[in-house]
Amino acid sequence: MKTDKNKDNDRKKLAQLSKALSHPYRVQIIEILSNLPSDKQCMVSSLVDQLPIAQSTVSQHLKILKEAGWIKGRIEGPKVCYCLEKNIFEDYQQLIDNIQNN
Amino acid sequence: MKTDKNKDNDRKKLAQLSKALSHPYRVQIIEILSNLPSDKQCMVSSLVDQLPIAQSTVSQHLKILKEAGWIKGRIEGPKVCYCLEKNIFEDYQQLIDNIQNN
DNA sequence: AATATTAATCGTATATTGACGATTAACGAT
DNA sequence: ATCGTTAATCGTCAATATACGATTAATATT
Repeated sequence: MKTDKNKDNDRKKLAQLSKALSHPYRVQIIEILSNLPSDKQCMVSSLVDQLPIAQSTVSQHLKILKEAGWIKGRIEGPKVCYCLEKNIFEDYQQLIDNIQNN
Repeated sequence: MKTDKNKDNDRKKLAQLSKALSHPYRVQIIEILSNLPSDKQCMVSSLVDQLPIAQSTVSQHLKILKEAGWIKGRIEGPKVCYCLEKNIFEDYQQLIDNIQNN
């Protein structure tokens, strides 16, 4: 049985994840990361190459996705390699399912 | 096979639906509407009673949800009754599934 | 016709977002 | 130690979002 406070937290978390997904370029970043072959890199410069926006703007979008919990970054020398947070799609789906049945 | 333009549209649509879901009160509105017993009303004044914000602000949130495609309103005399757009959760899930497997 | 109820819209103020170029920081290679 | 590469952060500007009270519009009731 969930308390009102728990429900509030779930709503806030769902809103937060949704907000991170609320920009087409950020959707595209998630799309790119979730379709990476396991042997390829996902460094920022590669994302910058695939998006029609400045490097600083890509970094900004990555920060938003990271803070919301969609992705994480691993430092590799001077590069940073991003990948999806484990089970994040399942977690997101769970939050959506929860609001559908009280 | 999807064209780049189709993919762009899907990203835009997913971003749009996500943006509408990106505020806790709007999540709560969706939650209320999806948990309505079939015999109960869902008029705006009822939503206003359940949310700690002004009537005008509730209307604004409803407009955002309606324009994004989450809900629709039916006029009943001086009242307006809102409900979820049919299959919207399934549609949303479909868009998310699509970005997961190219 | 006058009044009450309901909900949308308007006007406004403040906060947040999204974009950019410039700068900084961290590391590798020379 | 210097230079080049990579990515984060800073500062800024314009646009959008969020909240409110006041007003308007539409209908029901008296």
